[in-house]
Order: sequence, then structure tokens, then C-alpha cells
Amino acid sequence: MSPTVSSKKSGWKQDPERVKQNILAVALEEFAEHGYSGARINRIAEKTNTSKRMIYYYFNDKDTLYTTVLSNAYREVRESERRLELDSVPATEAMRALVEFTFHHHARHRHFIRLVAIENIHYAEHIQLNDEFRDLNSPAVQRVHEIYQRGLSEGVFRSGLDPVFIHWQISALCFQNVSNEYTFSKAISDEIWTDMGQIRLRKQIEDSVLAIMTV
Amino acid sequence: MSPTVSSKKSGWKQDPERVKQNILAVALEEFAEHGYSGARINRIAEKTNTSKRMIYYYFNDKDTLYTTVLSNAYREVRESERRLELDSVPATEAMRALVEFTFHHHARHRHFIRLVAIENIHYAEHIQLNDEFRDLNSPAVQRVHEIYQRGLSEGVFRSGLDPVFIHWQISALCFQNVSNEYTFSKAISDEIWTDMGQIRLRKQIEDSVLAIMTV
Amino acid sequence: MSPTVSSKKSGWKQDPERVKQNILAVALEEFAEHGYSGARINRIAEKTNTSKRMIYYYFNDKDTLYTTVLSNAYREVRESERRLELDSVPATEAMRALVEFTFHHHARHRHFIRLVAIENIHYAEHIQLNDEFRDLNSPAVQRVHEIYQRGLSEGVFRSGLDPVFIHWQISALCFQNVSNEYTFSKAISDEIWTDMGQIRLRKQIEDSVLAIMTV
Amino acid sequence: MSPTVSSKKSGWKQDPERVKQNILAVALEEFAEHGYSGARINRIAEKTNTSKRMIYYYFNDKDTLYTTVLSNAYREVRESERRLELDSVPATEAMRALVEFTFHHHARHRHFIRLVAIENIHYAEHIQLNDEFRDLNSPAVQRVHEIYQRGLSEGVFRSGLDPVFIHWQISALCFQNVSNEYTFSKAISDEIWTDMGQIRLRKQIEDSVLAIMTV
DNA sequence: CATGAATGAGTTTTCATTCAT
DNA sequence: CATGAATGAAAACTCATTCAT
Repeated sequence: MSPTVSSKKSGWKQDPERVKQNILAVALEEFAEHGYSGARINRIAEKTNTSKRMIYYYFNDKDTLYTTVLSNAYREVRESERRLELDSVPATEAMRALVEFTFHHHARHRHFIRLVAIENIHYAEHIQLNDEFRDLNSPAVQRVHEIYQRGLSEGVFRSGLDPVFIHWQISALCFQNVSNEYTFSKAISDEIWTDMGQIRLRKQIEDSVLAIMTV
Repeated sequence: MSPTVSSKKSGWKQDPERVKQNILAVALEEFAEHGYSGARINRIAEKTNTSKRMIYYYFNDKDTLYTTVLSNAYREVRESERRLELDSVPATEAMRALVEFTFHHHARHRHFIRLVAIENIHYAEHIQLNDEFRDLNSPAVQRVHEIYQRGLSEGVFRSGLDPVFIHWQISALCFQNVSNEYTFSKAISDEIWTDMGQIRLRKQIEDSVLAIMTV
Repeated sequence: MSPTVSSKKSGWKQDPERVKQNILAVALEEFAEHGYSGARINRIAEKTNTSKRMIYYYFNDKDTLYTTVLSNAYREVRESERRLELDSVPATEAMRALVEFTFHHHARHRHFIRLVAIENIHYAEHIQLNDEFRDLNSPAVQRVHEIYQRGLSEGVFRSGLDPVFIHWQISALCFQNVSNEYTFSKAISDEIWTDMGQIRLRKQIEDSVLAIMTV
Repeated sequence: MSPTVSSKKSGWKQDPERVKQNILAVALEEFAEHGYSGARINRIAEKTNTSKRMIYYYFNDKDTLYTTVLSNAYREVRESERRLELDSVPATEAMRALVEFTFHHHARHRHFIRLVAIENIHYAEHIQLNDEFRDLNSPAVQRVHEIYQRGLSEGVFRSGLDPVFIHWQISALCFQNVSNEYTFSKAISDEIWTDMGQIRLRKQIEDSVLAIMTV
């Protein structure tokens, strides 16, 4: 009866923020698994601690729910990326560390990767292009930029490079490692996704990134 | 009067093969544009020279239609890739040519790229894993293998490399150039997809591939 | 204003149980009249106080609706059979009473008889063979068994009979009286289905059942 | 090339009568198996030596095809019944023989039994009530009538019986033995349809018929 | 006679969303 | 805040039947 005791479907009044987070978590899974059109509000409601009505109460419609899920996913992933600290090591080493981190980070956030792949199918039309969104993502390039500058001072990197392109290369390869596993495995070979294959691939990505940067 | 002349909706009986191809062409667009769940049989029918009923007449259901579209797309793209001839040039040059070709080929087959991205969202469950499919795709790796062998004889490439990994690198980067343009543009920058950006990117991809191969 | 008063299409929210029962009643008629394939969800919806959508809301699909109708029909008919009390009369009299009751009971439940005939065309594949279903139907044989035992003690019945076969005889003849009226009438004669014919037939059935039981 | 060589789909011109018979045979199975609404013209066409178009060519529509199948089935079964010869034996013996014959005859013509059950669901609306049809079926009652008359002369049968009711009793029980096996087996017991059960049941039917006839 | 292709009208089923309390 | 019931619009799919050659 006490308002602090709020759990599952038993309690009377639930914490609104908690309810919303619960819905978003379930919706993330559903959208990541089935895409926008393939996702089912019914399925989301069933896996939720609350009811279908609440989804509409808090998020108005499927589109808004998806958009919220997407921007939340970006925020969470970018936030979790910020924990990486690379300041004190030499540039080359830092670069390798950044690639390694990105490689594992993407692998550990498959839902996010799938969501981004899905959003590209939709021409990224659900992403509001604004300063807030750019600010959210800029640290990714910024980090590359800083390491690059350091490497220039150290004399180990070529001049005239664009951090955006470097970042793209890292991102593209680590992204693809997660996103295209299934068709590549069936069409060509699945050796890349064995334990050994993953280690080898990560090394290759590190090498390829450093190769285009070094003198 | 000539029985060989049959076209559009005017004539009574169309060439069945032509009707099927027409449906497949329209369906390819629809599926590539909206994904499996987002695709609408009605929309496909409208853009077709024939009726919705005929889609079911020839393809039974949405799933079969999609599967047929997908395998056809693979076949067509792989077939069109076969035209590349790289035998007579030095290995390094051949490798650059292969990357350049792949880069443009992917860019010119956006529907196929989107379809593959979509199919990965579905865990490639519509692809029948069989010898025929493998045989269709093996030339892609084979080509890399041949150039690599040539480069080894020429003494320009490192030994111990796996053509599958090399092919993956080329494929991944050229694929991503098409598939992730929209989110990357909004999140980071769209400079990569300017005319200049594309030239620069292609060079970078060439460099990165050669870098991991050369001594 | 009173929340307990809710009826027909006027009120907003109907009593769910009442809605389901209404659907089932209409569906029983439709399936009994046209068989499974001949039945139309649209027609059921029209005769209902609710909409086609609600049929799917409560019963998911045509098959489930039919199965529910069928098992409900069995339950209702068996329940209504239970009201017969035959304990206090001599066995021979009790047997005649049972046949008479069954004769009229089947005649008054034509929908059920038709449904069972339809289900036999489908090889009874919609009937879940389980203890619950057996328990539902066992009283029918049990009743025959009890009368038979009584008749044995009274010395009026032959020994060595199987109640299942006795029950079958009663059931078969009373069933057929309802189920094969139309073809028999056209092929042979409809005199059996005149008022007099029905009386005569019932007597004949009673006689035939007693004849195989008595010494 | 010779017109006498006509077989399967290879030959050019088929024997029209043979084609029609082939269609009717396949259609009989389909209608008996699935009922009128459940039957599929497509399925019939597939199992036929000819094409769907020919079905329409010879029978106009589904309804006519069904009607033809039905009346053909009646004719064939009645014709095959005529072979029974019972003249020279005593009436009681003849009656037993008639029941036994009917019992086995029905069991050997399940398609026909099912078709009749189906037609009753349709209120026998496909049967044209005319003299021809009556004439076709009258021998069945006539046979009972003759035996009954003989039994009267012999002094073994009661007077005042109606051959129609006797025939109904035989027919009903032998019919039900085929038509209601599935629901009865699931609801009550399948012992009746074991080899021993069938022998026992046939005896019971014989007994019950004779019981209502004898003094 | 014979045929594969074509089709309109209808049938089942699904889905996001709303409503009265 | 919260809920089960309700729903219109549209989606996938089916079926008997017809057509031009």
C-alpha cells in the first residue's frame, strides 16, 4: 500500500520514469530485432511491466516511440564511449587502443548497431538534425582529432589527413563486423566470426587504420 | 498481328517471363526501399504492368517473392562483377583496380546493398545456404586470391594473408560507403559524400587495403 | 448510470463474457448450417451484436472459433442430458425412457447433430482427445451401464452385453433420424418425418434396442 | 498417332468419355474428402489427366460437377447393390444376408457414405427430386418388401410392418457405422471399429432388425 | 478439343490506435 | 494515472471462373 513499494504490475502507482524506461528498454529490443515496420506494439506491451495504453500515454505513437528509442540509444552509446581515456600514451598506441575499444564496444552494443542499420534503411529520417545531436556525436571525431594532433607533434603521422575520414574508417569496419556477419557468413565464409578470426580481424583493422595515418 | 510482338497492358497475353521479370524488378525496388515488413504487395502491383493477383499467381506469397528477389539480386550483381578483367596488370595495380571497381559497383547497385543490409537484420534467414549460393559468391574471393598470388610472385605482397579477410575489408568499406551514409552524415559530417569526398574516400580505401597487403 | 446495466450495441463497453457468448451462438449456427469451409466470418459478424474485429479479438482465427464452438456444443448438450433421472423405474421402462429422451433430445439439438456430422467429415481432427473430453461424454454410456446392471438383477436382460454397443445403437438411430432426413426423403420416402412417422419410428427404435437386450 | 492410342497427357486427342470419367472419379474423391465448399477445383485439376479448363468445358461449374458426381455415385452404388440375389433362401436367412451385405457394402463405399452425409448438410438441395431418382433407389425398399412378404407367408414375420421403416433401420445403422466412427471413437470408445467389434456390431444390427420383424 | 495465363470479387487476418470508465 | 475492450482501415491471400489463341 505504501507508495514506495512499487513493483511489477502489483503496485498501484508506478514511478513514471521507471515505467518509461521499462517501455524504452523493451521497445529498443523489439525495434532492433524486427525493424520499424516489423516491430509490434502488442509484443512490446506484452514484454513490458505495464500495458499497451501506457505506451501511447507516454509516447503518443509508434513513430515517436521509435524516435525516442533511437535517440536514447545514441545517447547511451556515446556516453559509454566517453569513459575511454587515451591521453597519456603515445599517439600510435592510442590509435590502436581506440580501434580496439571501438571494435569491442560495437560488438557489445549489437542492438545499437542494428538500430543504426535500420535507420539507414529509412534514410535517417527519424533523426532530427540539430546541434544537440551533433554535439552528442562530435566527441567521437574529436578523440581521433586529438590523437592525430599528438601523432603529428610526435612526427609519426602524415599531415593533411581529415579526422572525419579516419573516424569513418574505424567506425565502418567495426560496424560492418557486427552488421554484415550473417550474409557474409553464408555467401563467403564464417571464419571471421570465430574467436581466432575476431582477433585477427581486429588486428587487421588496427593495421589498416594506422597504415593510412603513418608516414 | 505478329505473335512475337506483345507488350504492356494492351495485348491480352503477355510473355510470362516478361511479366515475372517485371514483377521482380518492381518488387526489388519496394523491398529495398521499405524492407520486408514495410513492403506492400499493393504498391508493387500498382507499379507493375500486371495485377496483384498475378504476383500471387507466380510467386505464391510475399515471402517467396522476397526470397526470389533476394537471390536474383545476388545473381545479377555477381554476374555483373564477373566482367572485370585484371589479368594483365601488375598485382598492386590490379588490387587498386579491384577496389575502385568494387567501390563504384556497390555505389551503382544501391538497391542490392540495401537488400543485403535488410537481410542481415533478418539474420540472413531467407538465404538458402547451399553450394549453388556459395558458388555464386566464390569468384569474389577467388579474384582476390589470384591477385594476391600474383603479388606474392612479384614479391610485393606479404605472405600469410587470408584472401577472405582482404575481400572482407574491401567489401566492408565499399558497402558501408553506401549503407551508412545517412546516419553518418547527420551524426558527424556529410563531406564524405561530396564528389571530392568520394574520390578521397576511394583512395583511402585503396591505400588501406594495399597497406595491409604490402611488405 | 448503474454500471451493471449494459446491453446491445447502445452501451459502450459490453460484458465481455456476453459478447463472447453472443459470437459463439451465432457462429454455432453458421458452422452448423454451412460447415467449416462454407462458413463466413463476415456473415457471423453481421448477425452478431459486435464486429468482425471482435471475433478475432476473442478467438484469434476461424479454426479456433470453430473448435471452441464444437467443444462448447458438446458440453452444452451433455450437460442438458444430465437432467434425465431414471433411477426409480424398472430397467425395461428406464431403457424405453432413455431412448425416448435421446430421440427427442437429438431432434431438439439439430445444430449439434449437424456439427457432429460435419466434424466426422473432418475426421474429428478438431477434437482434442483428452480425459476432459472423455469425462464429458462418459455419463452417456454410464447411464446405459446402470440400467443394464439393474436389468440384469431384475433378470430381464441378457448377460454378456457391452453398454458401449447398446449406447451406440441408441445414438446411431436417433442421430440418423436427424442427420439423414433429407437424402432419405428424396431417395425413398418422407413418411418417416411426418408426425405419425416420428412416433412410429421412435417406438421401433425402442423396440429394437430392447430386443437386443432382453432374454 | 493412331486415335486408338490415347493415354495420359501425351496423346493429342483424348477420348471425351474417358476424360469425363477421369474428372468425375477425381472429383468424387475431392468432394467426399473435403465437402462442397472445402473441395478445390485446382486440386481436382491437378490430380486429373487433363486440365482445369476441361473441367469447365465438360461440367460448366463447380455446382454442376458436384451434382454430377453425386448422382453418379448414387447410380453406381445402387447398381452394384443389384447384384445381390436372395430369392431362394428362407426369409429370416435372407434378411440376415441383406443386412450383412448392406453392412459390408456401405463399408466398402465410404466415399459414397461421406458424400451422402455432406449432401444432408446441404439439405439435399443438389438432388433433383424426380421419378428417375426414385426409380433408382426403389429397389432397395423393394428388396426388403419382397423378403418381408416371403416371411409373412412363411409365418415368421409380424404383419403390419412398413418396409420403408425396416429399410431405414438397416440403412441407418450401416450408414452410421461408417459416418460417425471418428467422433464416437474420440468421445466414447473405438472398440466398435476393431475387427472383432465390427463382427459383433454386424451381428447386433442383424439381431435388431430381425427382432422388430419377428413375431 | 485443348491450354496456360489471367482476373475480379471476396476471405481471412493484422495492426496501430482510441475509448469510456 | 491506469485499463481491458473496442475498432476502422488496410494488409495478405484465395477461389471459381474466363480468355485469346
